[in-house]
Amino acid sequence: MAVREGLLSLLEPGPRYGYQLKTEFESVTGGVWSLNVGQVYTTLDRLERDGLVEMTEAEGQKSYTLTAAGREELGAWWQAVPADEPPPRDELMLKVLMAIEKGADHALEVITRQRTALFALLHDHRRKPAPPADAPTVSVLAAQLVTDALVVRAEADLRWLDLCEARLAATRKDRP
Amino acid sequence: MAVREGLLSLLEPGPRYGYQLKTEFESVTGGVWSLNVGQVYTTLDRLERDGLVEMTEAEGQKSYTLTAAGREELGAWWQAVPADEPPPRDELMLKVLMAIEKGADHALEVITRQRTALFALLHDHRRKPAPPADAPTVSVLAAQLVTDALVVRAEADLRWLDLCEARLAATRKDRP
DNA sequence: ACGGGCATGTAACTGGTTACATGATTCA
DNA sequence: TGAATCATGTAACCAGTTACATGCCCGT
Repeated sequence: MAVREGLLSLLEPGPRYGYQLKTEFESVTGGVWSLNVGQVYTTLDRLERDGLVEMTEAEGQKSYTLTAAGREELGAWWQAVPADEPPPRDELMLKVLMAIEKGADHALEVITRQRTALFALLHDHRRKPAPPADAPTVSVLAAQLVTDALVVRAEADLRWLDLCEARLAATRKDRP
Repeated sequence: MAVREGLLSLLEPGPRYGYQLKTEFESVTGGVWSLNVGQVYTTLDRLERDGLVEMTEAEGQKSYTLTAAGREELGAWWQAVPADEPPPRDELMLKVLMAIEKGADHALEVITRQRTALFALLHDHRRKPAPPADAPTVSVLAAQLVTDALVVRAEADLRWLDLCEARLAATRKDRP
């Protein structure tokens, strides 16, 4: 539901046309989340189908506007907090859980490999060139924040892997 | 790609039938990731279509086995590390980025709301009853690890929200 | 004249997800 | 007998994603 809500959000200030939404979406997200133009149009069709946007055509120029229902939906989205029930299925989690089923040895192997990869990722991010200090546009800020998120997430994953190892060791002690 | 790889992984030790895979999947993931049985069969059909599993029928009992290609695919999955390029589109990130576009005030409001929700989530998890110490089955361990992941992730999100606020304040100082 | 960016779309496919139908077996 | 669980499936839909086709306009 990311593209959907993103477009809805971009339409809030006023009418936009398809191509414009693509460029705005990429600009707002710092250029790190690219969007195939085609997807904008398919998503707009679906939003229109659901009555959340309205298309008007003037002089060959199509233009999309939020409907009242669309505005309501958007408001709800702003208020909402991402649900954690059921817990989102995450690839790293799934991999470790499946590995545990195959035995502690297998699990430790997977944990080690993932940890190495995450360390490398962190290292890369720390070596990443700082954005030019003379142009702190919204786009640069966005890119920076996405990088931050990646780093913080990676650190969290590392901590979680440590926890996994600890709990595995503990259960091993319980039933040797 | 979670269910797909999950089933593949469960088929590694040997042949299984559909319903069995559902129960095993739920058991391995500590019962927190429930799976509609129907999805097992649709996924198995698609795995068969892709030549990763083979179905054999004996005395009315259908049974699925990994093919060589399936084994290869699974091996690749074990080796792989989740890609972070392009960065995964995350709801929280998207929401904050879109909010920033609408102005610092809007962004701070969103950040505050999300922070509150995350604090509440952490609080709930800390009050969660500890698993019975006398039954440390694999399933309990799995459930525990999923909870751990949720907590660690929430803490990471909180740290990221703090970073967002700090960076917003900094850019505000730059261009008042 | 031509290439590149602007602009609009469509067809096709992917995996995830649910609702529903069907029948067998088990056990109270 | 009747409810619960086991067991197998199908039809339908959803959003995400890509590849492709089309044409316009502008600057070189």
